[in-house]
Amino acid sequence: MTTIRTRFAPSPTGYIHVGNVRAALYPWLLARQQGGSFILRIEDTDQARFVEGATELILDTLEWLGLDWNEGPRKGGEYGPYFQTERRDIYKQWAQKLIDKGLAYADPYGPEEVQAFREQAKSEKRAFLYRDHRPENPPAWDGSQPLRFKVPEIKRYTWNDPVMGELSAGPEALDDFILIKSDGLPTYNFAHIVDDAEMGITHVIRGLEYISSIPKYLSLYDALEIEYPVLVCLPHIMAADGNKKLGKRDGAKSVQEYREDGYLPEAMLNFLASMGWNDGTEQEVFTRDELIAKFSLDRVQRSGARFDEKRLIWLNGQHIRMLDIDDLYERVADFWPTSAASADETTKKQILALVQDRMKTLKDLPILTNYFFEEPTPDWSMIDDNKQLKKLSRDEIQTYLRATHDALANSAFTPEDIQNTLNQLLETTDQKPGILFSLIRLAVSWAPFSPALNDTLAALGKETSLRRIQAAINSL
RNA sequence: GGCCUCAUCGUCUAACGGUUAGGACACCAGGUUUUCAUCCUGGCAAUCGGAGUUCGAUUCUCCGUGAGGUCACCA
Repeated sequence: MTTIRTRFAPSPTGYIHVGNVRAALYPWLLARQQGGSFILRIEDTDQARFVEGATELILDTLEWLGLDWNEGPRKGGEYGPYFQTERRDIYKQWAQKLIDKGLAYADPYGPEEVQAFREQAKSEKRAFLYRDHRPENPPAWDGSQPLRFKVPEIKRYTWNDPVMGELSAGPEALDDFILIKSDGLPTYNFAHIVDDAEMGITHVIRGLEYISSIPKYLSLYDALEIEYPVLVCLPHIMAADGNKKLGKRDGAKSVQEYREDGYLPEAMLNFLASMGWNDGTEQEVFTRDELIAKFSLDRVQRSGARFDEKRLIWLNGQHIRMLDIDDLYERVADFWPTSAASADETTKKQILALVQDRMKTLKDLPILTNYFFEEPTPDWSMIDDNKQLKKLSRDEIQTYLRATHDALANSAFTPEDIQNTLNQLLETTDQKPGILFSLIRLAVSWAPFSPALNDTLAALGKETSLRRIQAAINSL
């Protein structure tokens, strides 16, 4: 059995948005699972849509996601070059093969003429087929006109897609499409077939939008005498609203935006993988390794899936909680509040451990930890708006805070000591925890939420805790 | 319009032709002796319609309907 070779072949026309990632993820999972190779090829034959810097952005994105490739840009490999614009000679050779067999010819029409054919077909409510206008005696191809494929046999094609099942399409799907454009570069339709063959790709995995072109590819494989690879079409990811395929125009966010918003790559992968795939069990959270081990094409869904960001957020929280503290510490490096700049690593790790369970995205870090690093400003509306605390008079508040201050001043200030002290305080003040503890919590943090009170105080330290309680009293 | 594909809770999905149609997200309620979050418990909620095959269809077939894709010198 030959080892499998899969590929991802983006064109450098912009960023990778979340709708595209699965076209990289699934082939990658398959290659990793089977010990095969994952190849990255840049399809840069469209000069007009080429975007400077897009290739770098795409590569960075894939690297961040952890979708590493065995061959391609930044890596090299024995089947290169991996940029299509550097492979012109290869396409020329394959094109010549077709010309020699009489299966390719120069297109004598100009763009306007073809456009006229197209509009005519449209007005007659027919599908446009170039081969209806196939010239009888085309001129010899000199490279200045487009080179067209001459479909050798107009017939119905049937093929098997591991995801979609048995597929077929009639002659209407076949046409004399362009192989080489008048600018000398090949079209996708031609180039990807040549490249996949040259690069030994065994599984071509791409979006559903290619399904209606596959009969064309099949006819070209036949003409070129290339054995078919496994052809896989993936259902679309649809926008959260509407029924459209998720695309940049509908505001599909780039993967990098999710990165900046504090999402973990493993959560993105888990989320994207499980949109349209499940392992048949009730497992929802998968690590990267579990995904690799359990993925299979025959459990990929046939229908499109809607992008539900709520579910992504939930998964992100799940993955954040699975991280050990050192790992999480590295991930949040860019997310600390500016006030944390001068804090040392030990302190930051201690605080991070306290808030880990509360984070849904890494971006939550500042709001969760800000008051650990800078003096909060007392905001008495937080007490006045609290349904329990608003019943307390300012005198009572002062009494409670002073008692807390004095009791804490005698504590050794470990979390356990603090808890004991707080419990005693409950008795001496004869107050409910819901009131007393809430009051103390606000007095030291002035934050809408915080970790357990004893942990918060311990992390703050004795000096800071006492100072803040005193400051609260002073601001009464 | 031609060709092609798809169709289970609001969303992601599970279910050898036989299940009270299961799980998860979201939402709602309660609990975990401070808040928020986590976690736990419970609740709400679905087989697009019509025929047919069958003792029995979510499942198989056909016809509708709806949705999507495609019909480029874009990929």
